[in-house]
Amino acid sequence: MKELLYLKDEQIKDLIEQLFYAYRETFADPKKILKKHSFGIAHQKVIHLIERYEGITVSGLLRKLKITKQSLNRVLKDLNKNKKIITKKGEVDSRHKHILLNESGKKLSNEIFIEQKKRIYHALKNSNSEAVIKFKEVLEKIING
Amino acid sequence: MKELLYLKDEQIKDLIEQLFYAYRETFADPKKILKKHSFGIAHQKVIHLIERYEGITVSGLLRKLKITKQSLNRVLKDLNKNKKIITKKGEVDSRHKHILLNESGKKLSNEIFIEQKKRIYHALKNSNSEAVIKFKEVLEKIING
DNA sequence: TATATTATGTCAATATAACTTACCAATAAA
DNA sequence: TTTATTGGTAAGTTATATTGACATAATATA
Repeated sequence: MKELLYLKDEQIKDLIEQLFYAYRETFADPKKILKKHSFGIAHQKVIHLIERYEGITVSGLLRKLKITKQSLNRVLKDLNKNKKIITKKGEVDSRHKHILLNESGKKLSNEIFIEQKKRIYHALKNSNSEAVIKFKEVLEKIING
Repeated sequence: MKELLYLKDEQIKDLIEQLFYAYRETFADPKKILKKHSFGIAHQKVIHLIERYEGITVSGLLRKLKITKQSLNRVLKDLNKNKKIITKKGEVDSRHKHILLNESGKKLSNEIFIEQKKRIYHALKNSNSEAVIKFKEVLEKIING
């Protein structure tokens, strides 16, 4: 490895640490809202994914979350019990169960997002479009190894 | 809020999601090494902080980790039992307990870092110094709200 | 000096989110 | 028809964190 000045170990350690803080703070913001519904961060993540990928299947969620289906099932049961989601049997493949937010779920999803949005928006509002794109690119590269 | 094109809700939701994936993957990389010592992600974070902030106190760790001292104490006990850390009473304020890695702890810390470094280094090696600085700046802004 | 605050440690109980192992049924694909 | 996929579930366990209470020692402050 050619040692680049700006990629010294200390810089990388800094980034690892900041990645942790940024993740933690961003996902802590909607805590109060979630607590009102007796939901936690696990529910938050599932709600986020169902909102973004409407009709996502159980196995689709498992692939994105990288948790076991037993673990996911607990969350889905809670969301069901509290009437936040509806499910639809797959038309092409009836083994698939597609999951969607109902009106109550969409409302909650939006409340959660408003809290999370503040932090990100504030961090990026003074950046130009190029910087934002660059930021996303780096994140993607980190994710994809 | 003036609506900037590149800061549409969908973009922000994307970023939130990617922040989660990037954090998860980065902190999952050293799993095998940690498991060899029966350590988990909590130990990993504490080791990271003790390495970076040599002589950090218990309350210093608490402030950075934002967990309870009962929770931190479990981790510190494990690290102590496995002879990875040493502690020194504060010279100025003897209530303070300064924590440091011993040789074995430093070795482990380095093994962990090597695993985490790969991902970050690979993601950034084709970026220029300006992009890396920008990336850090945005992370900092996210952290500091 | 007397009192308050800080730093650390500990006990006990609980909560959250995840795990392992195992098994089952329905459906689809090879 | 065999095999793989999708989803569900039962039972027990682990990892990480919480709340609340209490204790000790040391420092800071009135």
